[in-house]
Amino acid sequence: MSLLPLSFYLRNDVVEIARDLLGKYLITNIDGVYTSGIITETEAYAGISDRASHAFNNRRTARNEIMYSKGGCAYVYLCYGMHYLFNIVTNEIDIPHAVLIRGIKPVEGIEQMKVRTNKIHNSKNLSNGPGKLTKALGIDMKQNGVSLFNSSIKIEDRKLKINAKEIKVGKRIGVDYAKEDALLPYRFMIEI
DNA sequence: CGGCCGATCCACT
DNA sequence: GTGGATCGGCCGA
Repeated sequence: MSLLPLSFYLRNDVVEIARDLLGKYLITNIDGVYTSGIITETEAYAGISDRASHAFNNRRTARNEIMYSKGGCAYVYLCYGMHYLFNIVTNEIDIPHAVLIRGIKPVEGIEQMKVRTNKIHNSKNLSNGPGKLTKALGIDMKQNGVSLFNSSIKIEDRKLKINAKEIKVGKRIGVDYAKEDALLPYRFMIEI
């Protein structure tokens, strides 16, 4: 198994990390169910200077506290009162960078993902969206703050090659309130 | 303490 | 393309 090393998450450039996460495997083992998928869409949230980030202007609350911990752990929060969104915390302690995982392609445990998402029949669109993939993978607030090295969630590099030219770049979704920062090219996608 | 609204998704039209 | 679901965080009074 080739777990991504801690050094991967401690780098300064969270935008680069978001790009590099494409093609990596997100794996969960929650409630006795093993599921995995290839990361196909990410967004970078660049800390205290990024108006779209929960940690903009060094805002520090019970909700986003985990963003200020050392990279390599999960930041999960409830969005719109009904969806759990999964982020990977990056950079050193007290630097609140994070990467939102917006899409995965299911690989292992697909039948269980269908059950979790109430999609017994159409196996398509199980996990193409930040709220949907957490449901498919079984992620909820219990995983907020967990390490990606010794717990129910991990990221592996299985040496899937992603060519730079396959990567689509765009602005982030749902962050119009962030004014000029809403236009930053911090969203990355691949078609698999 | 009240009210607004969000890093979304789905069912409808 | 639009609106409803649904609730915790956040801000202002």
